[in-house]
Amino acid sequence: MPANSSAIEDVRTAMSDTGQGSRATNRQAIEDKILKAAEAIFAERGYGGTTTASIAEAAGLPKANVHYYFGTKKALYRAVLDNILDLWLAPLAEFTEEADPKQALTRYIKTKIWYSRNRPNASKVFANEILHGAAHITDYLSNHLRQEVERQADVIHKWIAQGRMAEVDPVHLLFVIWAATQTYADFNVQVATVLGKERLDGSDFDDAEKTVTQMVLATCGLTE
Amino acid sequence: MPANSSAIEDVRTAMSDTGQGSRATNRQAIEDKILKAAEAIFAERGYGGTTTASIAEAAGLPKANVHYYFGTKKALYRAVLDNILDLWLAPLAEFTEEADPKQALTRYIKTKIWYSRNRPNASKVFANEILHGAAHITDYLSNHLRQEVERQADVIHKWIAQGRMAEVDPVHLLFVIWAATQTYADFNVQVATVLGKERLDGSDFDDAEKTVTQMVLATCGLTE
DNA sequence: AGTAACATTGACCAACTGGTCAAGTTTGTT
DNA sequence: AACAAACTTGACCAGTTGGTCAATGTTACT
Repeated sequence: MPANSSAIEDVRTAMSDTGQGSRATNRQAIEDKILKAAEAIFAERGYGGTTTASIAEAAGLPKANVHYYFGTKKALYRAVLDNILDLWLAPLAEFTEEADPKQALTRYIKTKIWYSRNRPNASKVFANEILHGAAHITDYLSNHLRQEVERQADVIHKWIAQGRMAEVDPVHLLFVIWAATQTYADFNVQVATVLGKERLDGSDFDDAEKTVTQMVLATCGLTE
Repeated sequence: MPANSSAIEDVRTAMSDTGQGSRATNRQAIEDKILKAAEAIFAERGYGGTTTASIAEAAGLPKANVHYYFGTKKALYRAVLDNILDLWLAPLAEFTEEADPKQALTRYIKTKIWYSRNRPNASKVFANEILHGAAHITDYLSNHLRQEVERQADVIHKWIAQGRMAEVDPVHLLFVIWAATQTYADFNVQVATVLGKERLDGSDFDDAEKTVTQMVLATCGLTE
């Protein structure tokens, strides 16, 4: 599902015979380690609740080292966020006028659920940012995301005009799909507890995907 | 929509002729003021990002006064949370075996959207708590909420068995309804920005309610 | 080998935070 | 009026936090 599955590959590829990577490669690896640790802790405790010391500890480095690579806490947070935004916008490309509505919607939901299952921390950091006013990503929301949604809505409108699906407000449809899929990452604790489980497993995400898909297809009149 | 619309009424009712309330009444008023300020700031900045000084300032009181009434920051946070939980569980009572599925679902969605519009801060504090692991409300989730959802799911299963609605996983249906309605409070900044607005107004919430209702009824085969 | 850029880190600090407290004021009761 | 309980608040404090820095390695390049 992910385009570039991991940076570890690149690291290994560039390793010299000493068992150490080149300087640039090594730097990449360390930055990735810090970013990963930061994402987990920002997701767990929010921006204000996170200390740079705890990120350093999670990354297995002295605190001063974290500051050496990312400068300030805010800069590190932005770096984490930037990584996520790229990830978030990509799947929307699913929708084109030529595509089959049923297939496009089904695949989009599948992808979104996949992210909820495999990148819950990314989803949580993003959710947290928006929840608290999205001060760091207003540009992303009002430019990139908004344009992409408009493009999407156009496509869906055309599908409707061509009689290929029922009439639904395309933008609100997207809001609901986002909410319904991301809730299995952001609120996974609640979902798991209500289901009487310690944590969600594969079958839970399958059930979620099934229900959300069923709902969206029914809404769009795409069930046979 | 709200059962007891505001505490201000009670305050005024109990006012003495001096223009001051009784001691107990006054205490109520001050605690309410602090709770309201705290809810707004916890919603905006999260638990870790909130300072007791900022709550005090928002409530128009010295910081020591806030501590006099609520002791610790955590105790104040719990008080805010407790207020919200009551609010959150109540609307689920909509579902009973005798009720009409279409009407019950429609009204439930209407109520949830009403809360998103009128109590966004409550929704955000709740969202924030779950997002970060729900450490303060595990008891609520695994007892009250879980039981209530189970009761609900039973009712919906009966509706399905009686052929009064289509077959849908009742619990996941609830998850999606929660997500879809609460997103208009928790993510209102994102929704507004994508819609090209400064903030959401009445018609946006009407659109949201319409879309979510349309989706749920279509899913349950309740559209004529 | 020499050296300049890069990387690592313990020790440190100023700012801020939650929380306390003692000294005072107001309120209700007798 | 007298007194105790409840309330108010400026001043204070110990602990924590983001961030700095100088001293000390380590790499890469000539």
